[in-house]
Amino acid sequence: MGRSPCKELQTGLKKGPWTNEEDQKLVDYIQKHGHGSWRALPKLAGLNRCGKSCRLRWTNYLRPDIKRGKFSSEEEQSILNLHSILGNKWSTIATHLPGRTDNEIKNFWNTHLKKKLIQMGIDPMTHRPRTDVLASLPHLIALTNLAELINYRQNQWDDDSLRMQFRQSEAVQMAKFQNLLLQSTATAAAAVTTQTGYQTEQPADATTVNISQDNNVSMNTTTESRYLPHLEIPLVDSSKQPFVGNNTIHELNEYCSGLSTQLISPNSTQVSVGNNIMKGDPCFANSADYAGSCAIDGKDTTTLSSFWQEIDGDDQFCLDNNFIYEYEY
DNA sequence: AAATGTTACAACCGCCAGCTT
DNA sequence: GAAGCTGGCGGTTGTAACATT
Repeated sequence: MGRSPCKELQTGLKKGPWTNEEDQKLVDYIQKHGHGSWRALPKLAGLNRCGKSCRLRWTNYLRPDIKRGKFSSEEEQSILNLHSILGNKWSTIATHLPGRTDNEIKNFWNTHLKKKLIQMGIDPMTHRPRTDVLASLPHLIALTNLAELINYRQNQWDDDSLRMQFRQSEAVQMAKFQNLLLQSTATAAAAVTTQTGYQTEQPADATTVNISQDNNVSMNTTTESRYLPHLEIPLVDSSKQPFVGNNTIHELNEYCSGLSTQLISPNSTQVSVGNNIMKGDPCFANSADYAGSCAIDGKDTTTLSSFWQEIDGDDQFCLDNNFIYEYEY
């Protein structure tokens, strides 16, 4: 439906980076007249750009309330918490970070946070420990087979020079396996620790493979002083009773606020009201919305979203498998 | 010093929802 | 109800800056 976006681009309008002069024209116009219709704006402002390009430039870069510079650790933590709940809803996340644009947050996520989580063995999409550590199992099996093969061939070969040649090639293989093991063990260590809570600045165990002069292969586990990056991952609070059974919206809300940084992360929030499944964001909204609070990161006290207004405070709810259901009588 | 690789981020693209005609 | 328009969103790309070889 509708036309293709920014059709004007096909008619010789400028693309690419904005010049200072263009920026100034855009800012001057909007400060005087407001943006009004974005489509009409470029012509009125004397810009050879499409309206969409002007809107993006303004909202992502020129707007006066934009906070520039590096993200603080508080902002970083907020993004992590919010992403664990909302997923790639960058614009929604941006509403909780004053002065930050959705584009900026998205870029920061893709270039920093995503990699950081992967390094820690956390799946950036689910915010849970990665399960692909199991994928390294075949390598471990192959390693065992290789050790057996080495012993077998050692008995077979008497020719010293031939054995030397073999050792060299196998040493390369071993080094590769060792590298693989180090990676998978770090992943597993991160996975284990994150299941029990926050893991920050704690040493990760590492398994090493030793190849002795006579090709004996041994594995031992050492505690290496390799520290994981400082990062707090929101997880289910194991010390807290699971939020199950019938609960009023007030109880649910209280539960949420009690979680502080350890908020249970619903990957997808759905509210079942009668036969209608409503998708939404139960923990975030404007303060004018439902009068209950849901603390995120121990600081950000937000309220339940607008669609919760529809729900009576004494309605019965059940949180099951990260979905919130309302009971109907 | 030059070539090559990597990172960061601004900007673009395609799609969609909501509104109007 | 269909078609068109607009603004918004999320994914992707292009490129400048920086790091490494």
